[in-house]
Amino acid sequence: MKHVSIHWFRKGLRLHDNPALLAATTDCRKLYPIFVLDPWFPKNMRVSVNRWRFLVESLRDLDESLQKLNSRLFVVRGRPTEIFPVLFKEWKVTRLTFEVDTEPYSRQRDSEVASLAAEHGVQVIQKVSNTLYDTDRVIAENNGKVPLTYVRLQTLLATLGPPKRPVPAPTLENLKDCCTPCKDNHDAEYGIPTLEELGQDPEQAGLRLYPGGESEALCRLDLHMNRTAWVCNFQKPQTEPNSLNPSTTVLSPYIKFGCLSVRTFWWRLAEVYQGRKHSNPPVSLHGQLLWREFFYTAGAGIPNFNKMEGNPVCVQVDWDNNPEHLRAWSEGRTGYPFIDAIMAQLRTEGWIHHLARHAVACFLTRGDLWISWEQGQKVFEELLLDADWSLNAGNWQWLSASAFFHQFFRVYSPIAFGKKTDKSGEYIKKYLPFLRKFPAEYIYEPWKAPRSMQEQAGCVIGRDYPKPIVVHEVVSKRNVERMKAAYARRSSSTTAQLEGGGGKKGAKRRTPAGPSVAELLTKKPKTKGS
DNA sequence: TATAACGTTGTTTGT
DNA sequence: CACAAACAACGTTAT
Repeated sequence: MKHVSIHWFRKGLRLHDNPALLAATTDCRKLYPIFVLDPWFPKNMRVSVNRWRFLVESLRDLDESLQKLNSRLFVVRGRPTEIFPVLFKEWKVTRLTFEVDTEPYSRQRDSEVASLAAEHGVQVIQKVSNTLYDTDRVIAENNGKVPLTYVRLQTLLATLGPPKRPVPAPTLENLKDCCTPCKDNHDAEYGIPTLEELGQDPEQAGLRLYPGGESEALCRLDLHMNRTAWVCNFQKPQTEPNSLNPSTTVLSPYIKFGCLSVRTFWWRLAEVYQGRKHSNPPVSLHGQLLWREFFYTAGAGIPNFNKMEGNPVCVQVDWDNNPEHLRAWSEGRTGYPFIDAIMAQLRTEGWIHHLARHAVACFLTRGDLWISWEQGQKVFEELLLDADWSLNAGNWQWLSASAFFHQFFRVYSPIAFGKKTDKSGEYIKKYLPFLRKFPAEYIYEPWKAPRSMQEQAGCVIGRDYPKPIVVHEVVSKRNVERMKAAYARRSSSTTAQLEGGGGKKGAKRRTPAGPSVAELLTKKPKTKGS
């Protein structure tokens, strides 16, 4: 008895290395590849028109690729829990396949759908292919604890061996006994949405620098993998955050949507490395994929990972509530050209270099504005093409020195950092063209230019471009002290625990309902006698 | 148990 | 220009 299969695309918008899709096609007489437009998403999170466009393009590419296999993509509108029972009955479905997704929202959704499937007698097949390894397996290998350092993760992965090889894309041969029943009005009922349908104004979209889709992803991958020497020498910290063209691959949006499989990427890199001297993790391209794995594992295993409160690995900090500063930062009006240029690139193009993210994240949080990393996380989540839940939360905690990274006295200078790789400020001039007439000497700090020069440049600071909203030299020093205090509160409360009470007075207050959780995750709570 | 070494990607000053 | 030291100093982990 052959199956009627639904393959449910969510992330993993690709045909290559898609084990769940392959599982759907085996012993299959009818195949329904679907994508669910879940109204929860537009209601609960802001998504830039640029990212909507990327999604639409990815779906279009997927549909075109499926058509070459005599199939089609069905875009179904509705909440998964509501539409699946309908589809199960209407199509007489016997099997549902999808890729494992470790995000909390997805887990909840998928377990609900899985029980609905069980009620309808539908077999469910879930496959791991969004990460290099099964995150649960990695955590199990670490005795049920989430690895909190990169080195620790590397050790664990070494014992597990290399990631699985990618599986081939389905072929016409795979599908020869299997059809996708399409009605004449397929596009009217199940067509790819337009931006208008998604409530977006296409006019608002920026330049189409990174078109979505698997075809584009594989093309881009080939392009970079052919640069053998560049791949072998790649060291992330040495790449430039403010080059006029990206100094890295910009494969991240494709990986986020699953247009490119990380396993395919990993093994292609292994081929390039083969027999050649090459860089290594954490700085190599392999290393970058392991960073993704690191944060995915953390996101899968740590409760409340995208929040400070209730997050056992996150330092509790008394961040300021300053909506004006937050808005100035997110709209690129801080008065620091390097910061504002980065935010302008983010808003218009949807991608900024990793180190540029460092600079603006440090500025928003521990460096200058002392605003919660959760606020920055929200802005990135809206604007980044590659916004990925675990990576976004993990990196914001890293940069704000809330978790994983603790050397909070290392503060990025909004003036000096960019100068290292772009002395004359070409990057600033590109994204803040109204500053283009300032000489290199003043481009990173135009408020220091004499008034006459500002007038000559056609941009008077305080009138045409804001004065700095904070004085970096002053606030960064004060913030290091505030960070020190936050860490001291944390360690004194843990010391108090280990000492069995006592501790330093006044310090214990800070911890509402359970610093002990942090203990459990970070340290082994020593069963101490006496 | 104390101590040293280490940590993808700091800045400034001095040689 | 490249590189090193001083700055002030965190948590985690190995010894």
